[in-house]
Amino acid sequence: MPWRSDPRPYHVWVSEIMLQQTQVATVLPYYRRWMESFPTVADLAAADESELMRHWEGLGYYRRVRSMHAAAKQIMSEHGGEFPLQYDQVLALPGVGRYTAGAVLSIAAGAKLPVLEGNTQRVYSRWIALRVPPTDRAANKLLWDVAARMLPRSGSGQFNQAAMELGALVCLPKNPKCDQCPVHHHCRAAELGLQAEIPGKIKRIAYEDRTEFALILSREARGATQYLARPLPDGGRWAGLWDFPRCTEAATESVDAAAGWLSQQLGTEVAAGVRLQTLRHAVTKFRISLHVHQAALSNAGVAADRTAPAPWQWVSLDQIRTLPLSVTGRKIAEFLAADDQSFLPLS
DNA sequence: AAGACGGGGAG
DNA sequence: CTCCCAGTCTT
Repeated sequence: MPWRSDPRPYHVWVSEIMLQQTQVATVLPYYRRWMESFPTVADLAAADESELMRHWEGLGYYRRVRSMHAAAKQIMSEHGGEFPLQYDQVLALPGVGRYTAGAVLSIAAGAKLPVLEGNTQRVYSRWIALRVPPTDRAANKLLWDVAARMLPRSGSGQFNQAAMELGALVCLPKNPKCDQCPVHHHCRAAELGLQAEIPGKIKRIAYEDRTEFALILSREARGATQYLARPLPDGGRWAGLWDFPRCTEAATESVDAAAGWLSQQLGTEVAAGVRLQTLRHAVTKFRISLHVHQAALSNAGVAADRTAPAPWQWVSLDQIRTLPLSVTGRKIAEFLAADDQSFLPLS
């Protein structure tokens, strides 16, 4: 892992934020690109948010990148641009919780601090044959305690990484490779033959099927086709990313309802047109069928000369493609780009 | 204590 | 399909 070769606090911090709820293999290309563009805390602090989001596009949990940006500014103003090495100060950085603070300081500074995340939760649950789900309040406290008592006199960073890697490669959620485990003789669950039952089931939020619509509005301006788009508002899904017109707040029953929603947004009547494509995707608890429709402003001649009401904007496809988009937004943009090339004469 | 927040890897 | 991922923050 690239952050292991030069484990400066900044490197480890960036890697740990990227690794939150994200597998190592997914993170690797993102980490490399990030370090090429933002090699220091100062570079990160000075960067445009949109540029950061563009680097994060596809990784998910976009609040992580905005928190990191804020944290970098905090490091510049409160710590003279030097990543803090005091636990309380690290924990005070936005987006840094107990896990990340412990990981950064143990790995980058040799601090004797425990970590507890998906892997070590499972490893230590089996280690002590913990029967209750690790997310249970008392169980979670106990596991943190085990993680702390496990730590060697020195080399906590290496130990923590080894414990996580044991979970990722050997002590698997299903069919753990106990025969290959270097410590299975000390494992209480293995001794009792309870590897399959531990850790206990974690309650999951039920999936919800949902239909949504994206409405593609275009106009000709300055010899190029422009599309209506907007940055998504703070606090919700994909905050800070750009999107084609789409109601992300609630399910939409029909394309006409979607057009009605957009009409309200714009203060101009919108008519839905033909379906261009349908994308299936899952986001948090929703499994979404996203129908992408052509749409038009009912009084296109008037509206075409006006600027769209904020936050909506008319943007050329080339511009859109430089902006940070959700994965579905990116798919729609690529679809339109291909469509643009093959059917240019039609519109 | 529970829910929101993304997207993909792996079986 | 389902489960899970080097979690954090807000109700």
